[in-house]
Amino acid sequence: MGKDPQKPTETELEILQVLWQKGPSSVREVHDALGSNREVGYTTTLKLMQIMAEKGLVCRNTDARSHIYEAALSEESVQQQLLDKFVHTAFRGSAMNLVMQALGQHQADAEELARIKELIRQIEDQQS
Amino acid sequence: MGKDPQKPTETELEILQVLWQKGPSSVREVHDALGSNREVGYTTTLKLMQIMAEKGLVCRNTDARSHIYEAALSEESVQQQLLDKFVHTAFRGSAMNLVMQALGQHQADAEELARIKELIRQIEDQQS
DNA sequence: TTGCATTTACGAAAACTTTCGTAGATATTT
DNA sequence: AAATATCTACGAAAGTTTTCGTAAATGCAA
Repeated sequence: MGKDPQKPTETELEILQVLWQKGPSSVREVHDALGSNREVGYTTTLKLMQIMAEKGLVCRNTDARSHIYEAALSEESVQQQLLDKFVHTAFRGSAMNLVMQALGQHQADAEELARIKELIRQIEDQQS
Repeated sequence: MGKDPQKPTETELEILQVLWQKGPSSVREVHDALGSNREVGYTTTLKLMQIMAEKGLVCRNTDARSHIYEAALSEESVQQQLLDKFVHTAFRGSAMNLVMQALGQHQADAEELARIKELIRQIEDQQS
């Protein structure tokens, strides 16, 4: 049988991001939104989204002539899925190494640091 | 022209991890090390590593009959490169969102949390 | 109505990645 | 030396992802 929730490919992820950002959209809207990043024909975007519908990555409403697509999964759940895999393949399973490296390069501002510290506090509370 | 430093594919990354872990190695050693994870023929691993040499992902010493391969880039630099891309494609560029999710799921132990707090302290010091 | 634009559906080409079979060279064993 | 094993090189098959051309349907405008 197929895999669990079907991991989106690179390109599919770009489309999902548009859908998460703008909500339910037509192929035309998604294609225009991608516009600057990727220079491909309209039917390419269409085909991609049709495949995504088959895979269950998106749902679509075909009532109107112009079908309306919507992400089938929340952004968070997909991020979590990709993160799990990424930690495993790129950081040998060490989420902490990833966190350290991400923190190190990104130069978080004070407010972001505060949120992280708060999160750490919560984790510590749970553990004690 | 080619791309920047050539992003390794999924499979290439597995090979690089062996090289990082065990240091300079022959194809045979890498192939055996992969062994349990991926069940493929010897020549498959060989071919992959030859391609990686062409791409500049690995260097090789061909003095002996059995060539010795070595990762061309440090693990950290490749992780950084992949992380940059991953943050962009999966987290819309927000490294902090990634950090939060990674922290949230992974259940760090006390020592890891301590190291992160220390890192945060350093960043805060720099900023003030 | 006729012609033009937009859309979906479909299939296949192109590009990229992974896999392996085979041949030839070099070493090892008997 | 002869047989056997191991290694590289090479090319091509198989698998996956991305791209697009073309046709048919639908809507819109002249």
